Amino acid sequence: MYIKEFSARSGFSSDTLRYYEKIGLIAPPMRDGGGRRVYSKADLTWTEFLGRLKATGMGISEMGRYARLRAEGDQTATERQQLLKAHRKKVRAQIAILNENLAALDKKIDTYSAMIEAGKGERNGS
Amino acid sequence: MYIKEFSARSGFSSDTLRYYEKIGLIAPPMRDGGGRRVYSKADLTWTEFLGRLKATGMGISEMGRYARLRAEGDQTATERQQLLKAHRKKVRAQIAILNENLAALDKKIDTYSAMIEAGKGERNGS
DNA sequence: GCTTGACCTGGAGCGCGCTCCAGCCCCGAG
DNA sequence: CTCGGGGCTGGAGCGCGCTCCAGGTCAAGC
Repeated sequence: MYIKEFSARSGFSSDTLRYYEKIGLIAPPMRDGGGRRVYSKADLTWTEFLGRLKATGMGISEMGRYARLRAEGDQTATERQQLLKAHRKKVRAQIAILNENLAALDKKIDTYSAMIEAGKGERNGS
Repeated sequence: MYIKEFSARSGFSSDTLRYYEKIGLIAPPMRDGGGRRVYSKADLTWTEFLGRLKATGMGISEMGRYARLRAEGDQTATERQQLLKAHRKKVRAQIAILNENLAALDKKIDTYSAMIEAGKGERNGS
């Protein structure tokens, strides 16, 4: 598939896909006779995984490191796994922080409910 | 307290505090005789809340909107509550996404465990 | 009185992650 | 054969959220 379809399927813009290729996150795909990029299903699988890493807050440089290890082949499996384990730890921490702050947010919202309730009918100064 | 202590207590750098003040996230604090900022406990409470909004991914412009409503007084309580409810929704969605991707990450890590296990002992080509 | 160091202001600069653009090529439809 | 649309490259630009800096004031300790 050409870049437009790949963009739609992967959720990354065409510009972003070319950018990711330029910085080494995505391996250069095949080209057709006219020099246009032709992406494979495997490219899609990889890009979807990249999307997960991105969605969980991994930065581009770390994704690049993972991509480089991946390109080196099976002997880097352990290292890649460790990278993912470290990342997982960060994601768990991030979820914990969000949950804490969500609880505080809930409380704050409740406080507003009380305020709003108390404020009703102050118009008639009874 | 002066800015250095406030920085330590709030978790924001002095530069960031001055920046937040400049863009209206934090109300200008008192000044001492020499023109130095003197922060109060109330400033700390507010700044901590800002920190929660930030930690849950709220952007500066939306925090600014909340801060402006807050400055307008009690009659904006409903609007502020709605803003927080909308934000809470986003935070919940964000947590859901993280949990999904965390599960995928777990699977991937397991896949590596299997790969690594299978790869062991290939040295002796049996 | 002098030094030291925290603090002040306004404004420039930066790192990240794209996003946009000019100027070009190529292909397929009509 | 022309036209339109998608794709290409290299490089500039951007929005966000700070971060840093020069050049100055002020206050407390020696």
